[in-house]
Amino acid sequence: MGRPPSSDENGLKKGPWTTEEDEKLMIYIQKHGHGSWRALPQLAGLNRCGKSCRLRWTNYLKPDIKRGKFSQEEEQTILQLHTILGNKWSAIAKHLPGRTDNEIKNFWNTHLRKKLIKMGIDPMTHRPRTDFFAALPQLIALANLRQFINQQPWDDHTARLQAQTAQAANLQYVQSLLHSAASIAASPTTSSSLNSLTMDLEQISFLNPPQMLSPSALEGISGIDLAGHVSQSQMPSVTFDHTIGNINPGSHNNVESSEQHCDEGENSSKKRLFLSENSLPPLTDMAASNICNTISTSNCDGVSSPFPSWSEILLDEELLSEFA
DNA sequence: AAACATCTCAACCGCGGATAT
DNA sequence: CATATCCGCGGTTGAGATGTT
Repeated sequence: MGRPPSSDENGLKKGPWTTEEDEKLMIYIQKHGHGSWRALPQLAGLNRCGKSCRLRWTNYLKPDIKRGKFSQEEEQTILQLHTILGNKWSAIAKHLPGRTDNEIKNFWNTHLRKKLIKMGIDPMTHRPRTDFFAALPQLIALANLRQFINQQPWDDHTARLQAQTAQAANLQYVQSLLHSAASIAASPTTSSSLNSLTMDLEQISFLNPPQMLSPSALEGISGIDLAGHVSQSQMPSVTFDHTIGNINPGSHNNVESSEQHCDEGENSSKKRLFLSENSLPPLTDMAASNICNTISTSNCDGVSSPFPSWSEILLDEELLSEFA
């Protein structure tokens, strides 16, 4: 039953196309149209499968294909359409004359996705990221900054100012996480609980101005457990894990420096499994143990770190850009 | 200059829906 | 209706290009 079996495709050529093959395909399609892709290779005198011919034509040889860099307008269009359509590259391509789905897909994966991640935006949801990894580069920079400050011979007044600034920025960071989470949370009940949580945090900050907002301070606040997770059903993870902080303080590199610190001795391909922008963890709850495993196993067994805990690190955009 | 790491993108693979028999 | 193939799509790969040490 069904269609007659297709001819044997064994021995068909794969890999990059030669100029001769391109010419054969071009000439045939311009003369006859592509018709059945399955039958085309034989008719055109090509030792390729139909699929390969179709791909070569649609992604490279088609005369109306626009090549070269994507314009700012095209970039915006892709971003907007991706918000609506997701990874429906062919659907997105229909709105960008001359661009193929493959080209758009590649552009997304190599440029736009990374750009969004650097901006702290989750490329899949197009919303601000609220997980630990989104803030990691900033946190590392701030750890360096903090160590630098600690090494300076400050007077008492400067030290007080430092503590207050740290407190304020720390609060600002926590609040930004919570507001991001609130914007994501769909249900009114979740939003209201977030609001009350934010208010709780504000009260703490005013009652204890010179102190850092420590995990123990968070303990007992509605919705946050001892491990530092916002207890949740549908809320994104907001983690204040105080067991993490063993980042190499001498490093002025980005995420990858800590990555190398984590798994010395591993080969490079394995390293790329960690923290690379292509393998970021999901936005859903990030278990503290996973973070420990990724960043540093040494801190998970209770060994105290000489460096600041994440919950103590402050965050300020201007400072970040200077010290990153 | 060499070695190594990272990036880019053309091409491949596998899956699922559409279609032919 | 069942089965086999075609076609298009999205994810992934890997060779070459480029950048960094």
